[in-house]
Amino acid sequence: MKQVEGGLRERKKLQTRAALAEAALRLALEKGPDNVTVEEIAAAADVSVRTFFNYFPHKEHAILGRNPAHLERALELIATAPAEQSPLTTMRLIVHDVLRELLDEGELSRRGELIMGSPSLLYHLMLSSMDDERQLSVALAERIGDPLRARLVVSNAGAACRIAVELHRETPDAAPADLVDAALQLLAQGLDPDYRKGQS
Amino acid sequence: MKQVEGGLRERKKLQTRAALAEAALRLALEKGPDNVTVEEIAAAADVSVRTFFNYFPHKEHAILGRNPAHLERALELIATAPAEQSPLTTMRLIVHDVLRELLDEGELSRRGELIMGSPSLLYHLMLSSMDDERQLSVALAERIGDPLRARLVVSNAGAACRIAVELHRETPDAAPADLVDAALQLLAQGLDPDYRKGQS
DNA sequence: CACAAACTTGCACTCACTGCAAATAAATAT
DNA sequence: ATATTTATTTGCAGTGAGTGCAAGTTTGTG
Repeated sequence: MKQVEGGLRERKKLQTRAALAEAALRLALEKGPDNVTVEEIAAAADVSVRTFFNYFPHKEHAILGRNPAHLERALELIATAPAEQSPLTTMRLIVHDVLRELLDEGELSRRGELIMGSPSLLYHLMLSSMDDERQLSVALAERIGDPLRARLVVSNAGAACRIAVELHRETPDAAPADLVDAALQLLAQGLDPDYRKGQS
Repeated sequence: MKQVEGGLRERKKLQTRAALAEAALRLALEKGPDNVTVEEIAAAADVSVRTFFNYFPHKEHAILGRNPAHLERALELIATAPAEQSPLTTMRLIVHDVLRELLDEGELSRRGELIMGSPSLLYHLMLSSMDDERQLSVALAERIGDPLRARLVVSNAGAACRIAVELHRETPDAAPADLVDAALQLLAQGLDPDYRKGQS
């Protein structure tokens, strides 16, 4: 019979993944992200280089430590949302869900600092989040039947999230969650009430 | 004496650069951007691989070929906009300005098509234009004195632009400019009127 | 215990990209 | 015109990312 969840294999995989991500982040913080090699990361996690690439497609993914579960939960949230829930509301739930976990891990600032300082990390973060956004857009478009609006909602929720984290770095007093809410509020009710198409 | 402009050396450099960019674009279109090697590009331009890297830091830069004038004009537009012009309106002018030139050059269908169709190129483009967005945000923030709103406006205008071009690829009937306007309209007047913070 | 499935690993390979030093071509001085 | 300085090209050697494959090892299952 297939073990429901707690098989040794599963646990070891999670463990290896965590060890690699942890080592990658630690080494990146110590030596700067561009001075870390996959060889070092693999060695620090006691696996072969090849195994590293079985877990992460790029070195940067390990440092970013992106959790695939987040995307899964997000898609789940979109799929199971009550019909009357407005799209931006769904996105807010998703963002808060992810944000809560990131804050719990307490690594948001450490990692964020690192990422913002490294073009290559930033690039890969965008790379992978764009892929996420694509999937979320598709899911949301199916639910609300308006591709343009779906993409805008997803894309702008993502932007709101990034900007909130960014502003939080500059003014740590403001909680990321509150900044996100402020941004979403702006988006929901109109970013620019005075906007007129014909205006010059 | 130093030649003012038309030295043989200068001309040859421009020529080599152009030949490399041209070859890169052509080969990328022919074989798909990910199936082109620097070796091929260099061979097509009749220079060594090493010389390629004297001109472009990455393979992608040769394919992308960005125009620095666009950013300059955008900053100019923000700085000289009449005080009563709403921020999103300014962004609309900027987007249309760039879009017009891209359409004129026929780049949107050649280079643009390629870029939008290739995740790797798209993200390289985003990476290199991220600095642009930062500068635009700063300029706009100074003008309207609201950093959060400024960043959201810039960031979302950028997203609207990308999404419009993307949708245009899927349904060529719709003009990019019109799609941009539709997206901005949504943003301006509220992406999600039913959004409520406390709602679940 | 035996067998199947999943995971790890080493190996050989391609490709991007860099530093260095030698060769070559162009600009300038004599 | 020729020698000299200066910029550009190039080959070469090397690092490091990332992939495919086949063999070895570990874990789950009957």
